[in-house]
Amino acid sequence: MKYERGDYMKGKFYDILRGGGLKATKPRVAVLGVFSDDCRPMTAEEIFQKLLHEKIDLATVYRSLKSFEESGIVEIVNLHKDSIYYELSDHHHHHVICKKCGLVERLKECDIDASLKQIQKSVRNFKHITSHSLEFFGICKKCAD
Amino acid sequence: MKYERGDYMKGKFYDILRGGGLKATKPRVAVLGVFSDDCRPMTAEEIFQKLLHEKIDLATVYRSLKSFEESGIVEIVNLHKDSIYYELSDHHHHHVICKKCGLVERLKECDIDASLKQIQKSVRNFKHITSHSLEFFGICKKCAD
DNA sequence: TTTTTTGCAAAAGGTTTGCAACACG
DNA sequence: CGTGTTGCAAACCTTTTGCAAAAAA
Repeated sequence: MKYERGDYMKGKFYDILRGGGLKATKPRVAVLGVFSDDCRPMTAEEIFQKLLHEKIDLATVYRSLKSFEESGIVEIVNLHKDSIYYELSDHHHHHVICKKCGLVERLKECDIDASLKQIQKSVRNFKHITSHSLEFFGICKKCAD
Repeated sequence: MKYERGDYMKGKFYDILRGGGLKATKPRVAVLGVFSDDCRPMTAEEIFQKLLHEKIDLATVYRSLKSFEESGIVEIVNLHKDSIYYELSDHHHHHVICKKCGLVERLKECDIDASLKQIQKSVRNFKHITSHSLEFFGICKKCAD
């Protein structure tokens, strides 16, 4: 695919990528764009579907997500589903997932930051703790009926 | 494989399985046994390897783990690795995982039970919360050098 | 005896990789 | 320009499934 230097070379996504030490390419900017359009956990496949018109390869989406994760732009979310879900790191929060239907509800605030420091003390073999993942599982009201 | 009613029909594993509403078969008892021999998060493949001498099919290990999880005997642990890790439910705890080398350290106590009630209140669409998963990610001392 | 579970083999699904062409810096 | 990234296709690996035989209750 031939690229022309376009709008994607400027703006917030460009800055985020460069800030993470990544080259700002059209596919990467597009992938990042999907997250800010729709801020919830997403899989590579879902992102690929939303970018069909951009003709970005699925493998490229996978590779983008991996490099985003390595540079801290996105985080992996553990929904106990078949695929890997990612979310932008800049609005950290937790989720509740229904074990029957898979419904995902987002929790408003992360209340464990206080506990975090205490936990950090109890860790023997680690130098830094850089992130955490806290998810709750249960049965949603619909499935409980 | 022909079975004979043997030792696996009695004892604690048998009770755990029946308590979970599951039939106590030789393969299931064996899988459960692996967990108590070595109490850390394990994948189907790892369990399969430890039971090679028992000639249990890998598919059976997968099916056992799935039914254990559904009946609450084991829980899925999220290590951000390629496969699904399981642990016995009866010693609930959290982990710290090194993002470089994959080292897993277990944390002693779960300190968020207090927050749990508060969290439960803030959840709109759920009737019950049955479990949670909290993992920390960072860089271990070895990798930090 | 009825129902569930197993073993086997094959399929499915998600993710990764090799390589040549291409684009970013 | 040089190096890192993309597209394409193929490979890979984990997990699931269909079915007939076997075991649990």
